Amino acid sequence: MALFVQQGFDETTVAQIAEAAGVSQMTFFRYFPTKDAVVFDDPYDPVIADLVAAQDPGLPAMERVRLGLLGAWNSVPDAVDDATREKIRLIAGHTRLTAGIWENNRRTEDLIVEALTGTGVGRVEARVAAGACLGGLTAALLDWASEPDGQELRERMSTALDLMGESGRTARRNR
Amino acid sequence: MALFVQQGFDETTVAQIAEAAGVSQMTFFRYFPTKDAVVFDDPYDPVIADLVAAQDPGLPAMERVRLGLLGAWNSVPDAVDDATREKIRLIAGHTRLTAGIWENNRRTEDLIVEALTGTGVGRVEARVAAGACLGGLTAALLDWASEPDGQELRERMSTALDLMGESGRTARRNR
DNA sequence: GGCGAAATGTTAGAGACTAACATTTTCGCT
DNA sequence: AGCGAAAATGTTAGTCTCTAACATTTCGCC
Repeated sequence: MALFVQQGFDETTVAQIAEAAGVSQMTFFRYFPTKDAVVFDDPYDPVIADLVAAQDPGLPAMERVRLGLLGAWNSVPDAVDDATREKIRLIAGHTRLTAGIWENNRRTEDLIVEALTGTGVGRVEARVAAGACLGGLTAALLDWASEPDGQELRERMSTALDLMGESGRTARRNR
Repeated sequence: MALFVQQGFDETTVAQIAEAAGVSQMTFFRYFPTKDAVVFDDPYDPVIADLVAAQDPGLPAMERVRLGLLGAWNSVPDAVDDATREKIRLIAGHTRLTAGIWENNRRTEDLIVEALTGTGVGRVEARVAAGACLGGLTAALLDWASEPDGQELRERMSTALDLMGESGRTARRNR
């Protein structure tokens, strides 16, 4: 990560990383399947799925996902640490890495869909709800990384989820 | 594309593609920046931005994007042709290519954001609305490609956009 | 100390992509 | 037709990520 930040992601070769770590290139690839993988490691998925599943089944799918995600972000104890912040910024400034976020989101999406369909929601509806919420959330995350405005990340995530919901709809109604 | 479908994306080398096309490998890369680029070529973006900009500015951002996209899909004359269908299926069956969709979506997202902020919507709100709608739409597209249920693509896109809107919310309310 | 297993290393190679430079093809113009 | 400039294509050599096969070292445990 230090090398990436110093000289950029593309400009850093695996050989350099390996040398800095005092191991051979081969060893690097035994710990990280790809060079990209160094930057991606989120273990939050299961919490999210549980919280989505716990929402009132009477609500529309979109709303259940939204509230589940809101709960998940509020359950993250304190502010995001600097290392994470750096990672997100690195990703946001790199087109291919940004796209790579979606390889992670896909796993989250699948779990959410599973949680929803398990309680009677249709497959398509579940996919759309999960995709939309994750899409809005990711957009907010990337915006936060590239145009810092002092807002805390968790607060930003809340704002985003609100904007996708009823309150976001009514907020602008009488402008 | 024929080669990709026959033997898979990863299993097809650009040397093979070049040979099949009767050109050198170098020439291939002069026409396509990457091997992935063969699969990605959507020129629909400008239409979308225009239609989003044309929505009633009194509506919330999320709604304007939703309706704009709905209009865009309805303006695509007739059903998607087989070649496109094949491309989508190819992408949907390949993790890295699926993530690659978002390199395209990002461009679309930027245009939508531009259209919205140009009419007074806040930056974050615009990003979230665009990200959410594109997220839901893409999820529906990928689901359509991997689990065919006879529904036409355009119809599927309409369904998806409805689910993200007011109607999607009320539809399930009295179940 | 010694044995088996896990971790690490070496070497060779495939495949995507780039850069520099040479060659051919195309095309407007006389 | 024929000339010359510009565009398209080719050749070669190289970098970098990632893989496979196999050798070597290190470590925990008896």
